[in-house]
Amino acid sequence: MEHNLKEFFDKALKEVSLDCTVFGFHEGELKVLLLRWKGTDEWSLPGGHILLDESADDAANRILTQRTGLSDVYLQQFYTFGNVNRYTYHPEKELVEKLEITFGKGFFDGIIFRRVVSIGYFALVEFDQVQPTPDWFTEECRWWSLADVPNLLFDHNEMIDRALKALRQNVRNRPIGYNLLPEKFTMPELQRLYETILSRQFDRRNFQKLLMSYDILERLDEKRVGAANKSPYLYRFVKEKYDEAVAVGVSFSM
Amino acid sequence: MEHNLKEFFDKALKEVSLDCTVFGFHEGELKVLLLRWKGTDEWSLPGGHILLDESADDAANRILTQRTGLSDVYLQQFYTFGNVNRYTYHPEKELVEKLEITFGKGFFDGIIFRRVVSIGYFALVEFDQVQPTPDWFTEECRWWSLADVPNLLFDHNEMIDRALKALRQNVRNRPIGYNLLPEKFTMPELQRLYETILSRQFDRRNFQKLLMSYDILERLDEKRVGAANKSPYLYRFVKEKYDEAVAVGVSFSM
DNA sequence: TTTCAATGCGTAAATTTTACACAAAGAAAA
DNA sequence: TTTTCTTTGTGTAAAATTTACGCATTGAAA
Repeated sequence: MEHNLKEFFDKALKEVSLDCTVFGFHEGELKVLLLRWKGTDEWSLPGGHILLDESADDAANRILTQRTGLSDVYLQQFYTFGNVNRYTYHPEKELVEKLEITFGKGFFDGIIFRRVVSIGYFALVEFDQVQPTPDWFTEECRWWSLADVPNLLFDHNEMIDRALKALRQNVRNRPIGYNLLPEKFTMPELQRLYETILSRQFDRRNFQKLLMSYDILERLDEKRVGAANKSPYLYRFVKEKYDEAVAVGVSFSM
Repeated sequence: MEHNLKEFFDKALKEVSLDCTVFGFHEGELKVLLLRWKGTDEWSLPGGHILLDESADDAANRILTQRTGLSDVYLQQFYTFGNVNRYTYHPEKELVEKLEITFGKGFFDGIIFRRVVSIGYFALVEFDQVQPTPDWFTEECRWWSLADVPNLLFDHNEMIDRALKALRQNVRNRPIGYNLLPEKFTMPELQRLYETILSRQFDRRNFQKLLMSYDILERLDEKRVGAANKSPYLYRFVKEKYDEAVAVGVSFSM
């Protein structure tokens, strides 16, 4: 579908787009998925336009599925970016020239470099499950550690900042982990996730007590073996109770 | 400007609009500002389109000033509504006919009844300061008690629900009152405001203790006289400290 | 003058959050 | 095989926060 861009745009809203900050968790770090534009060293968030017969949420899901190969990921709208010049935050002349070499002169006029309002979503996904896939404009899609994220196109750095803020807010009001961790995980692994998101350390006894009090975790009879230490128990989220806690909300107060 | 609609629309984004849930507080009740459409009994939230050279926030401010006569009110974006059929939630045939009588047949095609994504804002204003002013489409603008709000056009009932939710969330994380109360007020009046927003009662001694702990209030040497009881002290927000508390955030934990 | 409803003020109880230590497991090193 | 080293599992006491609560005072109205 995206291979015929003109055709696609005829069926889409032109003044509205959406961008997704896709968070993954790997080796104790938060990662985001970025795309490199064809023929350039410029990176941006995955995003796209909303089809005329599609809701914004559906569009976000579609775009996310295209970029990651996953369906049914946790997606949340967090802010809509409506500044006048947000699409030309980094309007380096050379960049436009490079893009014109790849895409043809004037190609973007009226498509990319115009006034567009963008709805910001963030997504939480299981790092290992993702198949990073570039789109029509880009030739590389890969994870970046949050700390290493370069200067991005448009206002996408600001988007990540706000997404992270929203994620942190989120962690305080509902359980997290289901879409970020593998099915089975240890308590210390879950704790690392919380610590990474909130940039804080917790006492492991208090952490375990609080998390278990939510009644969303099941301790399995298995342990994780292989490390040079006492084998920790494996845990799993009880999906129904987890979903209920997401709906009702729990307060993570540490 | 709004009197020449076509001209206005040529300078505005057509696929994006914004709607404001304007909250006021009067006689112990939360109120919202609604508009009645010309020649009908149908009500909607104040809203409008974003000009091409104007940010979404600027547009919200402009629209709000037009409807209330106030500038610099507290405005916060809370959600963007992107459903496919959100503009035809109540597509009663008679309504369209009535509107066509007023505005001319087919007038709305391509302007109102098309796919539009709407950015939701809520505003907090001083009830007594507002000069409710209809816009080009409407002939009446007035306050409604939250409990009495009728079935509204489009998805505006859902918008109010979400706005209220966002407001409640807000109250938990930052001080409130500056834009909703007159300059001078009593502690019980401030407490009513909190109680009304959160639909809960608080112990007045604990409430006073907590609010004073934020260090944003100044007790004046005046008292409110006239009621059949002990005259309560008047208070005032210390603007600088209030703004700081809004920026930093305080947790209202009762 | 009395009544009545609302205000001003401080302390004790209950709950929640934080701090903290030692024994056991298991791979790796000696 | 034994020792070492890192990480895990577990419970209780102290501190901080939140909640509950009573009585004297004011001022208009009865």
